[in-house]
Amino acid sequence: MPISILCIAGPTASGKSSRAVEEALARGGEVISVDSRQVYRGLDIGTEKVSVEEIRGVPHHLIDIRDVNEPYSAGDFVADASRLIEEIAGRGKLPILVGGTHFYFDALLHGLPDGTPPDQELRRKLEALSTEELFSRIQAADLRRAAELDPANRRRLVRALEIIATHGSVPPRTTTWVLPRTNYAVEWVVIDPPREELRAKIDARLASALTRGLVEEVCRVREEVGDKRLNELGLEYRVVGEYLRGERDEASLLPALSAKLWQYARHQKAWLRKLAL
RNA sequence: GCGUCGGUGGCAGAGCGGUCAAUUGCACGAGACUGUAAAUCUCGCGGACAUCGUCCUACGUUGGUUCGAAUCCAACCCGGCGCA
Repeated sequence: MPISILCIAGPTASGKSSRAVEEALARGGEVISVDSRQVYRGLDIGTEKVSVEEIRGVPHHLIDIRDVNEPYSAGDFVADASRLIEEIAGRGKLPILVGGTHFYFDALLHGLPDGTPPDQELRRKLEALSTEELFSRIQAADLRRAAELDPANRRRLVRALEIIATHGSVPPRTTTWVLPRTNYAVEWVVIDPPREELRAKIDARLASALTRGLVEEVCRVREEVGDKRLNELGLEYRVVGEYLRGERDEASLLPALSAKLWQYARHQKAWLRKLAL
């Protein structure tokens, strides 16, 4: 008997969060955030976290569960989310997954190789190899996977070899060495506003973020974690960081953020075509 | 007004007689996506046509030199700087 879950997906600024609260209130649910950055404490304005007022008493999970310096990955999400889904369903409530990190949906619904967490030392060694060498090593171990991979995408190549190091090959997603092992009865809500409307929403929200103190927030986070980590925290933190370091002038800040957010939204829209099939 | 440097595709900025529809970056468009995912990677990006490819219109404007010009010359227009 699969557990029923509601999945709400859509590009940034499309109104996913408020829709989730509405659904939760109407159907008796709890919200699980599907967002790779809202897990971090202190990233509030830049990640557009929902406020206490917006939540309207609905429990929200997987927000503010990590310190900014701690890693969090798709594997952590699959483990956390599948646990929470069971707990929420056990309480007789509807688990509602909402968020913009569509890869996390993909990982939860289609699985990740079991027992293959990041191995920093191995990654360091592999990073030193040429792209051709990485690819030929994958070909030697797993022709099937090699055919799927982009031979130029080093990050994926390294990860494939990381999986190969423990499993010998990269498992197809239908096998049993893939997590999670639970199947869900998924109901999708896909929010995909028309182009011009979304663009306007993104810019309006960006303007609001700036007046709410986005730059100040990035400043605080930067002091805490340094420039290297700051760049890993997403486009707002990276772009505003460039400004704080004097690498870009104030006039270019807003146009750059707007353009990057739009690129991000387009990227998300590409996932929607794939996920909600 | 004189001198000087410059005006190139949406922007920035290469090219400086042919191999240039024009390097590159940004922006833009499309796509991939098996634990860094707001990451990483791929492709396209003057126009028209049926793939290689062909044909148009293009490098401020107008003329000129040349077999051939974004590239050389002249005048003009516009901009930066210097001197007045």
